[in-house]
Amino acid sequence: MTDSAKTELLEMYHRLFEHFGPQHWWPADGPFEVIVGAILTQNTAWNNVTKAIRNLKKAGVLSCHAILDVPLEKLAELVRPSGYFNQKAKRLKNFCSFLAENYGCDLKSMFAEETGVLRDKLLSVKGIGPETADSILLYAGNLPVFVVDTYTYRVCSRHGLVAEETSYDEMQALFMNSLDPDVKLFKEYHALLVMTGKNYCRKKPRCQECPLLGFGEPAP
DNA sequence: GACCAGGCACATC
DNA sequence: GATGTGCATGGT
Repeated sequence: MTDSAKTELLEMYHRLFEHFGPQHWWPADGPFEVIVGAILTQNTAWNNVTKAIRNLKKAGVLSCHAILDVPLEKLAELVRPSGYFNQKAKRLKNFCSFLAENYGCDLKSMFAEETGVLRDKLLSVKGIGPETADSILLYAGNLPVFVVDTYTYRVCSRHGLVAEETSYDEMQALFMNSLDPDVKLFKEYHALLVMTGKNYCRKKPRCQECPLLGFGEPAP
């Protein structure tokens, strides 16, 4: 990791923070709700997720035990507004089975695991990939793990910080090797990148017409 | 009506 | 290992 990359990432953070201000992420009521949201928001607008979570709350199905007890079809119906509802109902049950079998449905004991070990275990749950696992670790577990998502790619490639074909792990390493392992910073930075990424084209990450918001230089 | 949204698993080559 | 495809609702 070069010093210039470190400086650049820190500078980008400060400019984004000045522009957008604090984002107060993750919007959820407690760590279990964060995890449910992390699964439900996969490739889905957050607005739809809030509807699904509201349904779960109203039905009293927002706990490990309740999700395990409710029939799959009923669970799918409750999370319908978040899209991919059949898959996501299974994924919620997969995670809760994992939590029940390994930690007696207790998030505190789950997060007591060594971070790297827990990450691998989460990744072994069907329906939890790198971004979902890292969102769980950072936003539910308050562990210093940087979350990479589609917007991280979009913004970083827009600004010529990485090649478009950069892998998730490489992208994550770029941030984690450049920044202090600061949970607050990691949360804020990820949230700010999402805000920024929404202003950039999806199909043309290096589009010259996208706003630069006063930082960095566009890729040549 | 087309396009997009805070991914992931699985099939196939 | 890379590439393609299914999953699905709701907002713009």
